[in-house]
Amino acid sequence: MTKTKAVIVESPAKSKTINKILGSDYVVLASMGHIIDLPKSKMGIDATNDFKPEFIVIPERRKYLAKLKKETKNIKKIYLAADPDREGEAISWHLKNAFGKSKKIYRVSFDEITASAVKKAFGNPHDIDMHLVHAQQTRRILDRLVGYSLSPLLWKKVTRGLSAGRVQSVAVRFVVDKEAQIKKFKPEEYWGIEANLRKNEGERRSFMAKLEKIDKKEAYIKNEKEAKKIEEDIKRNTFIVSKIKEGKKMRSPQAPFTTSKLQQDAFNKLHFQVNRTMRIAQTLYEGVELKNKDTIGLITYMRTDSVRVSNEALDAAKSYILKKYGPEYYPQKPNVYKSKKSAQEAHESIRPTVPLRHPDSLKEFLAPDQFKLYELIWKRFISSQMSRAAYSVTTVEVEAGKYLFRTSGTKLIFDGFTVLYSLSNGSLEDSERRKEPWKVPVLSEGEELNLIKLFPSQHFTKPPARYSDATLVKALEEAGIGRPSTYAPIIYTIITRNYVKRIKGYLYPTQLGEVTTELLVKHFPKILDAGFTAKLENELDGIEEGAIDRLTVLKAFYSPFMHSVDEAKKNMKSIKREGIKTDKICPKCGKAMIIKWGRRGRFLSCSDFPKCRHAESITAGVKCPEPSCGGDLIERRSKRGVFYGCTNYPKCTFTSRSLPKEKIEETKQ
DNA sequence: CAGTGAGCGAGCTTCCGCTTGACTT
Repeated sequence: MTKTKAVIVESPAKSKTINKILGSDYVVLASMGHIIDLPKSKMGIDATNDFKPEFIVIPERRKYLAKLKKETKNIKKIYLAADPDREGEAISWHLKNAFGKSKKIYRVSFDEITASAVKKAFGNPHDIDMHLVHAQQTRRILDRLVGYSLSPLLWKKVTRGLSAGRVQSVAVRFVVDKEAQIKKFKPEEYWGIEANLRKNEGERRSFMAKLEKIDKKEAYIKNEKEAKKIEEDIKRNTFIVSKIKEGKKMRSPQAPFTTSKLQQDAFNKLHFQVNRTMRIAQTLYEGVELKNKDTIGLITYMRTDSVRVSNEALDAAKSYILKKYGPEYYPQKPNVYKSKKSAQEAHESIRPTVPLRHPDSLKEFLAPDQFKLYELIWKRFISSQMSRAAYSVTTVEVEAGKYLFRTSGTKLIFDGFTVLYSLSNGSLEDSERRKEPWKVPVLSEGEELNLIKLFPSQHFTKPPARYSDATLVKALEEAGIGRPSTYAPIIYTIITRNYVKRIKGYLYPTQLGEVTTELLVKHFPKILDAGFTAKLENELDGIEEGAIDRLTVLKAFYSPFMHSVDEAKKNMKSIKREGIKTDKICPKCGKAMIIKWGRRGRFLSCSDFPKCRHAESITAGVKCPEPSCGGDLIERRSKRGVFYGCTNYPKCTFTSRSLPKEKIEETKQ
């Protein structure tokens, strides 16, 4: 049968479904993302000629483009169905140019792959929206200018092979700044006092209440001496119930997953790192072979910033909830969630493709990791359409002279969506509270209570927590930095560039990360600011709406930026020459030793280089475990990555992938 | 799994955002 129309989408996983919807008259092909880009080997932007970009076919995509042309050789009508966002519009435009004038080209856009949406889109083909294309080009050009100007600067000033960019440099800065906060942090002592109280003399049951206020002011106790004094003073008073407040609290379910929320929840609940989550999600999206040997996509697209859900899926969730849990578990009307402002909404939220497909029914076809992730996605989606949970909250205030104590208890009245999906991990909130009965006895205002004992306790304020993969993604997303398709690669980049190190799941800046961030912040404060991307996004929105011209944005950025680049070339401190000072003395000439970065990482160099050529490796602070060796371990870098060797090499050839002992601080390179 | 840097100077490193490959035994 001869096909008369061709459709091009971005991802091959979609093409099958779309072909089913459109019928045998269509051939559906995939572009595999962008096919045209700036050349890798040079800047490729002519700033003197309205920032004209030099576009080339991406070398790895030549094969695909050739295939697209071959398969559409005898077809006149081509429908470009890339994703309905900025990048998708650019892909469509590139494809259109690649095909030339011999074809009839139509742009169709749909944001869900259902028969009705696809058919509707094909009923309304339109032209390519050049405003969107220009917005994409502006972003692309600006990112190239920043990345390909700052990176060579670092090669000159620090060491070869480094990189910098609008996104990665801010991500590194987040980690560096967090570490600075932690270093600066001084734990402060404070004390709390709890009273163990009971209703009547002889009553077995007692309860705890916490000292909240002294003389109507927030109780703040600095040290043990003060605590003891207050403790003595409290004892002189009688305890009287002064206020009882009964209230009701509702907890709403959470929206179905976006990429970043999936990465965070999978990290918290399943302890998956973001790249593991994405790899597994990809397999669920591409499909798994079921009993009838049909390969079926189990979840919707996993790279999305939208919480939108198709009506079909909403209906399916509704019927499942009504049947399985009953009408009280379904709200008056469907729960509706709002995507964040910056969302591009090209895809739906991440949800099961068929909500009625219960995780248990798939267990035998899925690998354990796949099952866990599918179950998480399925539960999150179904619960997002369920009723709220209801709690009764009772707060009791007890006065002892000028001292005010408070206690409160929460009792679950209606579990609602929590029957399926537990909220925060490790929190007492839901599942735990349910097991614990209400501890405070029935009391009335004005009632006198017996004090059994006062419990003073010492506490210290805690430093902020370091980022994990998941919390860094969260911070980036909240700042509008990066996209669903780049969150996992960003983390990979800053770790493989040796700016950041992951130790037991938490991210530490390396000295290289700290040094480069300091240089960049000093000379490019605007670009290293999280607000830079937010401002850029606003301007890109303006271009998309046709309110601003792309040249206005690029010109306004370019000359001050190039001025900063020139200034930095002249004035930025050269770590390559000056290194970082240490208090070590060169054993050969007695001058100071400094830290420098070479192609194999950090090392100690004499500050009098090249006059004195003495150099040393930096030890990891751990002795070589080889018996009667006595050497120290050194972190080394090979083509295969980081490993630990011995200072006595080549005499001692001990190597290890990781340190035998945990020496976190000393091994930060 | 392995010896670093300055300078001479050829040729190389680098960005962000779309998307999934698979040269072999």
